[in-house]
Amino acid sequence: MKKQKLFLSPPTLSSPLLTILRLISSPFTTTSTAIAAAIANSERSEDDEASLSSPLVIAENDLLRASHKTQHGLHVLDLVDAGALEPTSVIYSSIIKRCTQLQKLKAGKIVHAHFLNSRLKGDVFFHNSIINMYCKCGSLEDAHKAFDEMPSRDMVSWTALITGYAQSDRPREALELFPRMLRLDLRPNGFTFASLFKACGAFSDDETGKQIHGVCIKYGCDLDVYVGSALLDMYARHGNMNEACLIFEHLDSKNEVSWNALIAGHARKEDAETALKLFCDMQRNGFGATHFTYSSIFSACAGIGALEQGKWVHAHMVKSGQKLTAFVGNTILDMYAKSGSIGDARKVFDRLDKRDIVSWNSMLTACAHHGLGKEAVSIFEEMRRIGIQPNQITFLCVLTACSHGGLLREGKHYFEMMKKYKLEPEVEHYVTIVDLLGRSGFLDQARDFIRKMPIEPNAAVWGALLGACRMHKNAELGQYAAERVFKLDPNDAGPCVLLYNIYATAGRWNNAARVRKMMKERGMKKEPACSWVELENSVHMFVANDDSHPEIKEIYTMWEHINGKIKEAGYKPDTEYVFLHADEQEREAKLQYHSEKIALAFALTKMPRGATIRIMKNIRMCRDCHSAIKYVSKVMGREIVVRDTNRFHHFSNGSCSCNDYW
DNA sequence: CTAGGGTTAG
Repeated sequence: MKKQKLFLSPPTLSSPLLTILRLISSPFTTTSTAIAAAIANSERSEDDEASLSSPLVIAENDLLRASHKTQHGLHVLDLVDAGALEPTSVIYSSIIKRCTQLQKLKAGKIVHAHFLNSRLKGDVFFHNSIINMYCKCGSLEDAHKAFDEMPSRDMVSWTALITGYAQSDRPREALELFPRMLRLDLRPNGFTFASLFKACGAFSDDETGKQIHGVCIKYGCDLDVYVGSALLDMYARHGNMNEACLIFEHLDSKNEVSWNALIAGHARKEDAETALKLFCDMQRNGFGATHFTYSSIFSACAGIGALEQGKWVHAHMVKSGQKLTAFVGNTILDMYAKSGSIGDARKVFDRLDKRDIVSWNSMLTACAHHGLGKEAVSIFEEMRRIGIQPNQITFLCVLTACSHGGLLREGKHYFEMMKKYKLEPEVEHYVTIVDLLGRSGFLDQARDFIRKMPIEPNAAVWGALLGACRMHKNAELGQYAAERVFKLDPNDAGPCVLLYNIYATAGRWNNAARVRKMMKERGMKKEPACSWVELENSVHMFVANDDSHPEIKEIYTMWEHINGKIKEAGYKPDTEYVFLHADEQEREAKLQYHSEKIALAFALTKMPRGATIRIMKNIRMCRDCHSAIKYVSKVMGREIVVRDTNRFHHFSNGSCSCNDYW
């Protein structure tokens, strides 16, 4: 055989890129086809480099002939170069397949280049696997180039590229290809549509998806499970659950994936009730819950803080013998943390065999939400000690934890530390520092910090300063910050309410009135406040001043009783923030029926003595409710946990875990 | 040779 010249420099010898041949003494009988098959069938391993070694059998003599010996073995292409193997398309094709499986872009490129330098032609199948290899290895640029340069393209070539863009979160480019493909009279199939719908799911609007849905029906592909799951997932992502359910009902056959897509859709909408119902239906229909199912369900429970239901599903999973992977474990951890059970969250974290970066970030977030600054710091230090690389989110979590825990020095220190990890702080990181300085009362420092920012401050940055101004009752700086927020984000009612409160507190009623007028003119509305509690596997929701609950009389009676008792104990209604220009009595009346108070009264009429009461709320708690609940925890001898949009408050014996700092 | 579903921040 004639020795060929390598057209690229051979791979680094210390790190063999492709199949490694192991030295064992048995006769050399391997034909190129057998080798190729062995390469393709060699087992996958979790360890990247080791997995490249394949159990090829080759005689010592032939290896010696093949001269490019390395510490670990030989590169199969070196064998080709050395003339020990006759290169065929089958060999190239098998190696490309292997590179695809192992996501080895560099190796794939070398093989591709090597092939192009050979005299072999390669059919459309081969070129399609090249496109696929580049797509799966994450280089869409190379994939597109190979697509452009191949001798001729069929429907699969187009589909492979569309799929590549769809899977790489580049939906525009995926969809652009579709009409071009149709113009060439190529018939799309289910593979094509599945990828197109995945791409459409990334858009905020429905239109393109609906149009392609029509085309799909025309080609008779819409009842296929793959296409159907992609379709229903797309509608679910656009929030159209009715259409998603309809498609699900009409599927020819259902499988785990279609069930999971539907459940995930409801979970995304925080509709834990429907998600849980489907979870049961799925199993009644003979489909076992998978890791996908469990993650969606836990995340739905986390969304509304449904601790009891989350616990039930956790038990279900343990009984079913499912292995606890990091992915699902992270969602369980998050579920416990967001349901107020920080202790259970920590237990799950400690029991995870393999933690990934999300596990660490989730645990840090849990600490941040519960005001456990010191714990967050120690977890972060543990992470560094054992050499886990923090990412941008990690820093955001630990900075937030410092901010909520009042750890000023540590927060500044970690912000500086980002550089050491070669992470550029993003605007969100600046927000946490403004928040940290502002909460600690260093308002001027916070303002100077914003001035010196190397990137343009956004509404969130000024919003953090505004929040701090409200906390520390600084009307001048508050007004300054608010003006900037209004410019950058004119439609958010939140900052207006903050500024109104600042003026109201300062007794500047004229200014306050102007803010109200502005809100009216712009048609801005406060989000209606609501609170909910979980009771025996169902969730009870309350809106302020709403008396639609069937037991509302008992609830109000209970609140009157509580109100009397806490007043005796020293509670004074804090009316200064009430969004109403009214006399004292009216203002007090308005406060009485804040939704968390109603929810608390309800829980007190229903929950057994000694049971912790957990209340969730869709906006931040007001100062008056915070003060009232502190008294309730003392007078009634109850542990009360309240989750607002910002964090958790654990009330016990008259005080709160946030130390009135939130 | 080409396809669908799940987690962390603000």
